[in-house]
Amino acid sequence: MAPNIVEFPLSQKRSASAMVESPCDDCAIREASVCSVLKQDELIRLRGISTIGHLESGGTVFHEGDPAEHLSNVIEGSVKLYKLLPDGRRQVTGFLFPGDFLGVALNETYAYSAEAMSKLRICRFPRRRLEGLLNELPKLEHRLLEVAGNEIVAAQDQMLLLGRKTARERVASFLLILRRHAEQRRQQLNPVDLPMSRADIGDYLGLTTETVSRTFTQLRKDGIIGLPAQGKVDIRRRDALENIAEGA
Amino acid sequence: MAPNIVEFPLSQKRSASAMVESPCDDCAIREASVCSVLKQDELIRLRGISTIGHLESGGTVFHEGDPAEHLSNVIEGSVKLYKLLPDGRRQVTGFLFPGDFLGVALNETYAYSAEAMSKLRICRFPRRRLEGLLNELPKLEHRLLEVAGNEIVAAQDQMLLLGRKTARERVASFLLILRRHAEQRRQQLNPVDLPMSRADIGDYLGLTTETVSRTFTQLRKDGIIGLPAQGKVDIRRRDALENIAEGA
DNA sequence: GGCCGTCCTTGACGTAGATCAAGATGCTGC
DNA sequence: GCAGCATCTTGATCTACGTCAAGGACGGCC
Repeated sequence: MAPNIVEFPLSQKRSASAMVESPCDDCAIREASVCSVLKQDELIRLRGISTIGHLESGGTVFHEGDPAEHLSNVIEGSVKLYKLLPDGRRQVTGFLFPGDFLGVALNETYAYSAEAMSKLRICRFPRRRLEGLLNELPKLEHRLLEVAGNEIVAAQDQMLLLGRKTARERVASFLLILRRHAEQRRQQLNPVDLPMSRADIGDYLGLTTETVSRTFTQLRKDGIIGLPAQGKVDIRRRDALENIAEGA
Repeated sequence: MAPNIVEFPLSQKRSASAMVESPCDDCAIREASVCSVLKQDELIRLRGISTIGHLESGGTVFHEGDPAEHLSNVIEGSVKLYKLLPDGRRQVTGFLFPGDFLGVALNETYAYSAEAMSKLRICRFPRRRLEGLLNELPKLEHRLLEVAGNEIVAAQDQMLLLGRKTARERVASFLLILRRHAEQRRQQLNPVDLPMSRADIGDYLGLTTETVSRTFTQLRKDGIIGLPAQGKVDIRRRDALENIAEGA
């Protein structure tokens, strides 16, 4: 059984001055995250309110409905976000990877649950203190608005997918999203990494595990993708995927 | 045939000083819109870059893919936002009403089309100039981040609806959304106004016109709603709707 | 290196909602 | 008041995907 309780041993003290070395200096995702817009002195201020959190795979970062106390940057590992209906039906609303920001929608409570899909390391900011800092770091606020805008655009694409695309179109779209993300992160493109289960993919695409599986094999038989190993997809004919994804 | 070309006779000159009376003073939606966070002198600066646009019902404000030149506040009338697949399948991603902000997702091109559902009046801001102003009006930027956050939360609810809810649950959720909006706008609650066609509702909920219609009649026969007239829905048993919407 | 649990795949069948096809209703303009 | 067109409703049928049910394959652990 996966641990359901958040455990965050702090690897860093609250007071910035108590730290010998800045954890930001060798932060692998500094340039890929919202932090990239800050200058050294601004970064120090942000660092002043940050703590590092660790979580095992399967652990829950927070639950839908919990008071929203922290926003975070994903440093290492990946996260799935989801909403549940009372009877257990689940909709995955997104997957996060290193450099992604968790919690742009600053509300009093979390609107979704967040669960680690692998060993996870995040950089956490108390919401109220970050909100205060935003007044003094307009560049950060500007960047967050940009991030929020991107998230809205992605959400609208997802609505089109969920409301109007067929299973085959959904899976094709999903593979292309993954590929695009891998590209942005300068990860290997072929085969592309697929760190989530068929069930997670299904809950993201509004399909069942079985339909996802069937659609993968169908695409494989059509020579469009290869399935070399668990958690890997080889994109053989990207053009074909693009066509399918757009319903052409 | 509805006009497909945007026509924006300016009712106001570019130069703010040229205006005798401030159009903001008697703006009906000032307190309900993003402008509410601004003080008088700040409002004057924002007004300096704004123009008023008019559009007939059915007119297109902009098309998906057009260069994003303006953001707007809806002053009067209502708007539907939608995305199309090449073969004509349509997903309505949202409906806007007076006081709503059009275009938080500040990108180079519009990610969706916007069409007037009734005679429309909007207050438009050139994107680049607004972006420039944001540096000087941090309160406005803060407010936009808030608006964007709300939009993300709503989008995630919609993903749950589109990915996992049944037709009956979708329609019930939709009616409750409408009711909530009417409440916020202090409009009449019973019967609630339904300014969009069955086809628009279907494209918003990922259903066909026929299924929407059938579901409405089913809810009526169950005594949960009444359909007193075209474009009106009487919510008879709100609790029942809430239960259905949550899948209980 | 073999055992066990989880995840994935495949098959047979069922069903919610789509599609196709008429009507009914209601608004618009004369 | 009525012709004409939109929109909405209702019915009959079809189908993509879900559900239920077995296997099969991987990978983690001793």
